[in-house]
Amino acid sequence: MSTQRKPRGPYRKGIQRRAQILDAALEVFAEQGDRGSSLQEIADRVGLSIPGLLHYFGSREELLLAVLERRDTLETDHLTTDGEGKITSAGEAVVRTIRHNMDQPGLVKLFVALSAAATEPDHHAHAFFADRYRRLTETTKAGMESGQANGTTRTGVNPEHLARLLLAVSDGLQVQWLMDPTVDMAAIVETFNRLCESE
Amino acid sequence: MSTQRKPRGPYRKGIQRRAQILDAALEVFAEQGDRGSSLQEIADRVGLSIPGLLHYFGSREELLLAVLERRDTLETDHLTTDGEGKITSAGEAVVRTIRHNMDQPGLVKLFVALSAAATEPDHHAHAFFADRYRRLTETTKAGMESGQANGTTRTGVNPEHLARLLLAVSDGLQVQWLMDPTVDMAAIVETFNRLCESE
DNA sequence: GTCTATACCCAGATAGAC
DNA sequence: GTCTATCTGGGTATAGAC
Repeated sequence: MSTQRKPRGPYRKGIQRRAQILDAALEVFAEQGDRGSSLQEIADRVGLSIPGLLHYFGSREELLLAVLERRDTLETDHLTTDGEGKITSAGEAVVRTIRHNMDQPGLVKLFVALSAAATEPDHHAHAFFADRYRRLTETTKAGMESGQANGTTRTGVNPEHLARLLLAVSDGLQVQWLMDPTVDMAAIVETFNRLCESE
Repeated sequence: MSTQRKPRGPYRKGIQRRAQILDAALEVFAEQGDRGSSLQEIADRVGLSIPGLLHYFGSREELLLAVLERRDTLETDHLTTDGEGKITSAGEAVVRTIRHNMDQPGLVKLFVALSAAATEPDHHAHAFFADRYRRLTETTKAGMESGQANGTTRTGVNPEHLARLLLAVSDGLQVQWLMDPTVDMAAIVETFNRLCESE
């Protein structure tokens, strides 16, 4: 009765463009932050007009969320591919991540600013961050539990508390580091890890 | 209530007004956050015009900074006056503070948002927060050191690291709590304190 | 080659900063 | 009021399934 559509999916060119835009946007947002960045600049870097860019990401917000997700997956990839030694605990993973972050103050600033703003329930990134914390808490808690099971992590402590502490430590230290770059985040997290070890 | 037949002079009245404005501003900022608040609303609450208000605080920024400082001193007062038992450690002080904060989500949100924004070196609150972290780190470190000296706090760990961890935990948990109010910040800080105790 | 979803641009509308 | 940034409506060109 009605005209049937044939969704054809993006062309190869479109897929490449999308990835290209994401990379450029990640750079721009990392350099200039959320507020300091414009679609114009991102469009310029990939040689598109603004409407051309918005064809792939319906709005600026959508692009920003895609960038946040991309950064998370890049981070995860980095943890698994870049490491010669295997990660033995959640705490070690955080130390490695933080070492990596210390080379990218722009991205750290972006995340700190956004996670604070996304605290507001109707912020466009609220769902992203709420879900991110849920997910990270869950996997970190699992890591703590297995650590307790194999005797490396201190027992008799609520593993979810340990997980949330590790995440809080990581977030909180980033603020302190941004305020004063001489703060050695990695060393302090390592101290925290020692507190979590079983003696 | 108090029958003031004789005016005590503008100086005293000014001091009262100043305090009155501060209280109103604290309320407004706590309810609506930094951006959501206007000088107009604060002026209305104390029955002043905006220029009248600016007579006491030269600018909106100045007023905001005064509010932040006042909140810090109120917090400190609360720690000493409201307590039946004396505080025995920095960690306990943080637990009490956090319990108190859980009744004031607006202020917590204000602090989280501002400390993130103040990360930018030219933000008008940068100096305030940078100094605040320096000061808190110093006194918390001293608390940890005395804890180590009297045997309650685990030794063999860098006391400044412990101090920065406690501050990071407190800040980081506030974000998690704002994202998900079921997070029991106080209990988690208590878990952290156990990690810091000597066995 | 036909045909249509996709890729992209132009010229405003609109909102906000300065 | 000017400038800048996001986003929309209305179009043309092209890729790719058939």
